[in-house]
Amino acid sequence: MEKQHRRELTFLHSGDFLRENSGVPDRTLDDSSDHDIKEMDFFSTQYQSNDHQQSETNDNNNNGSSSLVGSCVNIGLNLLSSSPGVSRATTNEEKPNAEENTLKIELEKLNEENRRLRSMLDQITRNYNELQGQLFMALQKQANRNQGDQADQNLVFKHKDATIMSVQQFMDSRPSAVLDVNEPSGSNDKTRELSASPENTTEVVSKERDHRMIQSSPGKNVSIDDGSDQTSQSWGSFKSPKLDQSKNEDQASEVPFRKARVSVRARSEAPLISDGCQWRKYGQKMAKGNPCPRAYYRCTMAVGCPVRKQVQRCADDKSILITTYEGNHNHPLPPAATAMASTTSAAAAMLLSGSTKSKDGQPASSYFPSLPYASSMATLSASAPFPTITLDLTQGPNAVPFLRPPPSTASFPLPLHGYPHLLGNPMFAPPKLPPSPAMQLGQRPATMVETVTAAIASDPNFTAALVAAISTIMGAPPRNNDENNNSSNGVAAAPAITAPGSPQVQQSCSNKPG
DNA sequence: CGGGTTTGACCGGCGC
DNA sequence: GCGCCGGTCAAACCCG
Repeated sequence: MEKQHRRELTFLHSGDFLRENSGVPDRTLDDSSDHDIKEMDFFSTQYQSNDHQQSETNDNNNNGSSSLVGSCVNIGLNLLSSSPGVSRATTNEEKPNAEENTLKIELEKLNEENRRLRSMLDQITRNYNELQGQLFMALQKQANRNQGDQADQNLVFKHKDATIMSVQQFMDSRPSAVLDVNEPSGSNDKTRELSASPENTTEVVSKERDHRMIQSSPGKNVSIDDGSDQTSQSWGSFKSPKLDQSKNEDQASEVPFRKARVSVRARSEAPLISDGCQWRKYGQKMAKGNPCPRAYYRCTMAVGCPVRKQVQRCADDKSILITTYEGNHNHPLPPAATAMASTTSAAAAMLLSGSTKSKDGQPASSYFPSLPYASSMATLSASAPFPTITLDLTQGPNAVPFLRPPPSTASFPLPLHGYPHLLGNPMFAPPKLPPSPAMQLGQRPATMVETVTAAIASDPNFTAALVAAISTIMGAPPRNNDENNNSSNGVAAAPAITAPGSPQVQQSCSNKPG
């Protein structure tokens, strides 16, 4: 990027130089510009040095020391302005034309450069995705090996499929319909369809699949019929299902997916982060040790959707908003909701695959010990009796991404601002993407490379979460009271920060949970 | 009037 | 058994 910037500067210098040699016919100027571009493309370093020399020389001699500049350009100019008297003797009427032409040439150069950079970016993105997929497969093999002797085979498959889905959700720009936070889809078995969410066609099946996974797991069967039943089981107001829930927790080692939480830390002055879903606040409590109240939301996009989230400001830094997600949606998600869904899904899948063995409030495992910055320690605190993974999006542009001490929970500090190229990923850059402050933050080229490398080397889920989080940040307008705007702007991966007191639910939500 | 939020009450888990 | 605490409920209230 820096190089590009310098190149652009060089272009401008070149234009100045051309202006110095104004009075050149248009066609020949275009030709020279073409040469110029080629020179810029393949010998930029040399060109820069030449440019430097040129500027120095221009200080001494404004006539343009053409011989010092790239031979291609200078030769052409010299040849074309072989009659120096012509260019020098141009009238005042001709000079504006020449400048105009020069500007056109510059514009063309810049356009050409932009095209070239864009193609480079596409290439990088393709390579990135390719590498991501390969790494994902390798990690999955490793995970299967590591867990094979300990974990239930179903869990392995669950995680595998979950991560696959998570990655696929990103590989495909299509909106994903299922937030597999706790229950990543397990198999392709679609024999049992959910009756509770008729609007859904295929995605809901994953929930059902998981339910059968649970039932098929050794131990007690959990009476789960459909999504709404699961809702009542895990979240519903019925008391008897809560007993089932506790039973599930008793066998959490066998059914760990049901209780994973994904906590997203993000800096936001807004009271909550809009993730594209519709939430209804159903409670608020003052949590101990935190002066800021904790708000409880449940998803209202579909009847019986079990997904809930807690929103609370960090006690230490009140500018940090902590959003904790639980459950998985049993309904299709709007494009705007897929980002966070994929993020939480990937994070939960990663957490669960590596932390399902710890139940004692002890750091579950270093799932990725080679990651210095992403300590994936899943702790089971008293306040959070479930494995909780934290996606830390609070890394500022000036923060040192990898020096952050590992928090107590599984945490993935996401140096969002080091991924400007990802912002241009067609998967996550919808056409109507509004300009965002986050776009201005990605100006750390060196860190970007390191970060991307580390991210790729770490885990595809991490990268998936990262990308989704980036999209989340970048698509966040300062105020967004209109859910329609949020969901219809096509910002598939760009949930917005909502304004205070503005319920994200402005769309008519007739499906109010009982 | 429908849908949301607010807020006090209630419930269950957990530690002492 | 008791109290604390997190989570949830539901009536009251607010708003468009």
